[in-house]
Amino acid sequence: MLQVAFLRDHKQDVISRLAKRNIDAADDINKAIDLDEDRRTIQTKLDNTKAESNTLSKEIGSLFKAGQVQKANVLKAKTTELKETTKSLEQELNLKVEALNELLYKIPNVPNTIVPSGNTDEDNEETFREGEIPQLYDGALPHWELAKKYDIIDFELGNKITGAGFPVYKGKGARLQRALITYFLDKNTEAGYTEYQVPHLVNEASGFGTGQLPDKEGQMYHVTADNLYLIPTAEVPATNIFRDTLLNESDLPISITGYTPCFRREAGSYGAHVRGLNRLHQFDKVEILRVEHPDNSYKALDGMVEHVKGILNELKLPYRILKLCGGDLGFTSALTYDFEVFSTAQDRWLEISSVSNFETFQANRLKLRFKNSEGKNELCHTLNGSSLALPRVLAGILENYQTEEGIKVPEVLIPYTGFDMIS
RNA sequence: GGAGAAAUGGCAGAGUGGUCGAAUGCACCAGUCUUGAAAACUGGCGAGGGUCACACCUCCGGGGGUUCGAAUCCCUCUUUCUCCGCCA
Repeated sequence: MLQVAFLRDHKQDVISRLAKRNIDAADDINKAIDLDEDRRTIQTKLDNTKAESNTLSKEIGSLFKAGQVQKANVLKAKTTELKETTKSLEQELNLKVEALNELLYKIPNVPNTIVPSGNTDEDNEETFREGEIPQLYDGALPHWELAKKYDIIDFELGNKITGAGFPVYKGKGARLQRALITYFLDKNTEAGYTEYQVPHLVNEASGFGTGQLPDKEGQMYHVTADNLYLIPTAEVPATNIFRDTLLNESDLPISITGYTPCFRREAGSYGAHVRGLNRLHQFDKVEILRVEHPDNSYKALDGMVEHVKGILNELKLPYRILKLCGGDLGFTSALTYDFEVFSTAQDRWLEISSVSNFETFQANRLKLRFKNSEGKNELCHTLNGSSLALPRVLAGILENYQTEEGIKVPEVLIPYTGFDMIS
């Protein structure tokens, strides 16, 4: 969420930049500023009332000690009114705070100035392209056919055990996926990211901290008996490591990576585009996450993009990078680069990574701060990205590396798989 | 799952109704002494809101209550520890 003080000080700028998301936030922002004004007025009144009763209480205390019970009782009577005032002011204050928060939760992050305007994913700006699109043999298959042909992923079995969107990986398919996970984690730790293993279920406070709650609970599986949520991404537990944290400036930057399964309800989407591995209820992902000094976060974002590029270059997959336009930008992000791998057999681009700078948007909600050189507490910037989402990378490999003899294993993965061909 | 104990500043640890935002020790910062360091001594040292700066308000695991007044009493939740049970 944005800070009210920031809205107040940069109102016009915020409104015009939010317009890139095709939203007119002027009303909400004005309301928020007004509510904050009211809130502070009430707060001051409340503080003064409390100060008064504190003073009285102290006097009563010393009168009792001095044995002047009658005088004390006179003062006691006086406090009754103050108590009532306090109570009603508190109620008023709560109403204002709730109304203010409700508004602030609704306002998305302010896009960076370099975010292109646009409405849909068609308006995203391609900034980079690498890798050759392979010429496949006649009769090349989409990955769900390949999965069946070589018996490496069983979608029907998943249907039986759980339901649609929960595939079962078998034999070399399972091994290839595990190889990719290990390979990604190795690349990330080599680049200075510390590997973490985090819980796969989170509590309400964590879901709130990263913004899935209160509005997007439909995205997550909810374990009602214990009021826990299955994570939709490692971002949730990994970012909440830093909830309510005050860091030293010298602790920054923090770079962590972790592998987790991800669970998404993704209700109501079926069809060709979600076939096979394209869209699942459970999938694996390796995530990278950084906590940065505000002065350094965009440099860090570039570094993350370069890092993911390095991995895709090594895998020799054809990919492109898109700078997301305002209309396609995630709610919490200020700037996002998407990576897409070209799936030759499906003849389409598949999103495999999304790298974002959230600036202070998450940190504000998380209360993630550092003590700056002036000794003041300042919000950190948070960033994260996938490196990478497994199913679509797997799909890309199966489809782009297929030959008539079988599916070749990318060279960098052979040490991890122990085989060089799926046939 | 059952029984019991506990949760206080960076850490340790006092505090059971009123000058307690909280003793003391360690750690940390500054200074004195010293060629330098250590030791010793002196001073400072939690967080959030608010203010130009003060004042002032809030915070002793979370939430609620009793009271003129709560770290202290009551209710509730969470977590930790000990013992028993179960278990990869």
